[in-house]
Amino acid sequence: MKNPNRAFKDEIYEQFARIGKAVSSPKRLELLDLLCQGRRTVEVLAKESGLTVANASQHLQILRAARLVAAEKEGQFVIYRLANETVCEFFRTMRVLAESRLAEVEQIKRRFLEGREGMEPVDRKALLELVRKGAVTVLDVRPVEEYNAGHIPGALSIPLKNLRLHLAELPHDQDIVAYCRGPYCVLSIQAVEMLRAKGFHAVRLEEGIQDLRALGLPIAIGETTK
Amino acid sequence: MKNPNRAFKDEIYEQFARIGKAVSSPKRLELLDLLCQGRRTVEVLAKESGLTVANASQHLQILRAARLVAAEKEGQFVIYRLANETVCEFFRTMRVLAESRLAEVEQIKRRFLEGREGMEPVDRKALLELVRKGAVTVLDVRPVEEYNAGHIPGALSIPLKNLRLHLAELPHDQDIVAYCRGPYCVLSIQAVEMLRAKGFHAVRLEEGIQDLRALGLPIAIGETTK
DNA sequence: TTAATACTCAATTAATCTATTGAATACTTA
DNA sequence: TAAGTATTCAATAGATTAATTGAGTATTAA
Repeated sequence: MKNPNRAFKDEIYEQFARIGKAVSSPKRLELLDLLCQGRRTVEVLAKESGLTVANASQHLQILRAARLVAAEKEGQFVIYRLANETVCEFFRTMRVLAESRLAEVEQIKRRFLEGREGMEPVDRKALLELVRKGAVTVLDVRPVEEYNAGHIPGALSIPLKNLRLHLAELPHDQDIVAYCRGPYCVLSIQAVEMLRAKGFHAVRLEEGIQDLRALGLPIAIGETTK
Repeated sequence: MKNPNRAFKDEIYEQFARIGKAVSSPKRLELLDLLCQGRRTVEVLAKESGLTVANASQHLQILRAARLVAAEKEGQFVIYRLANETVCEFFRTMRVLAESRLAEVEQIKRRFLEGREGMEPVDRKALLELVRKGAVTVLDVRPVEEYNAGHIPGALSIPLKNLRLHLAELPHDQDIVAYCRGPYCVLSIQAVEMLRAKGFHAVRLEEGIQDLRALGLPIAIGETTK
């Protein structure tokens, strides 16, 4: 009477653990986080996560075996993407849980921002009110493809790489709010640093698109004429 | 310029992975699932999960190190509980993700229920409508403490252990709907089997209290006079 | 056809994790 | 105070995992 029940439970939890094992490695979590922003080739994922291509490929196959991501071959490239949006939601839940339960996360963040005065993220609510009123310029510094996949309505798309060349398009008489992939992406930090050095008044929005979507805020899709 | 950013990311994802590592073992997931139902001593957790006490204790400490559970000493017992309800929600998200992405889960479930005709769970919506009308008797077969922590309004509490002694309290002229901790708990299956053998018309509700709560249904708390 | 690019595979090593055992600690009751 | 119960600790062996390396396959471009 006990045995078949135990075997059943063991098998079921074994399956659940496949998901857990997939998200038990820091590098795989970083890959998942990147894939939350959109599809990517192995090489790009490897580069962005600081892995060798072979190593990234292996991690991606583990994620695929857990059915968290899927891959399609396009020409000579293999393009990985999240299996579905639920995976993104799951990753976010896990991230929020870590932020709320593990004090170390806040510590690491603080330590990283130390010495970069005023780089603390601004208040989201007040900010989005200003955005609605058009009282600030919102700047999306992610690569263009990510902007097209979803951005804050009215935001200007200038990837960090090109920022130096497009400074003329930005106003000196208005606040500039830069955002990127989320709290652990450094693109917006670098953007704000550069803008301040050039005399702009710039602040950083910590939330990424996934966060804003989860908060129920409207997200625009596709290109926008600047 | 690249180095400090990489170190920052490595540290952050390392923290996230603490959560992932904690939920990467089948036994720890089973312990978490049990704790979603309420606080328990090490010994009870060990017994219910089929672990030795020493082993259960070690797993619990790993869960505690990841801040998913907390422990309090009461007399000679150490009582473990979830750190907060977010953990329960996280576990549920993970479970739902596994169910939706891993076909094996459904297979294992089907195989287990094979040969137990009519044990397939009944339609939740139709059922809850009947419950509201009082057209069925709802039976909670979990231990009393778990019933008190939260149950379907109007449900009768008869733990599986005592069921044989309380058969007289159940109606022969009405459907009986038994439920327990959720889809992977076998208490309600055993209850339905026993009831059918005794000539009752019994069916099983697959959802547990956590599922019903997540669906936004009302949950009653505390004892109920039968 | 050849060379280059993008990715995967297989084998190795070092590190980490799991379950087991027996002993140690802490609290309660007799 | 002694005995019993509940839990944790420490040491171990076996299993699993991660990163590395070098080779292998598939596709594209020259």
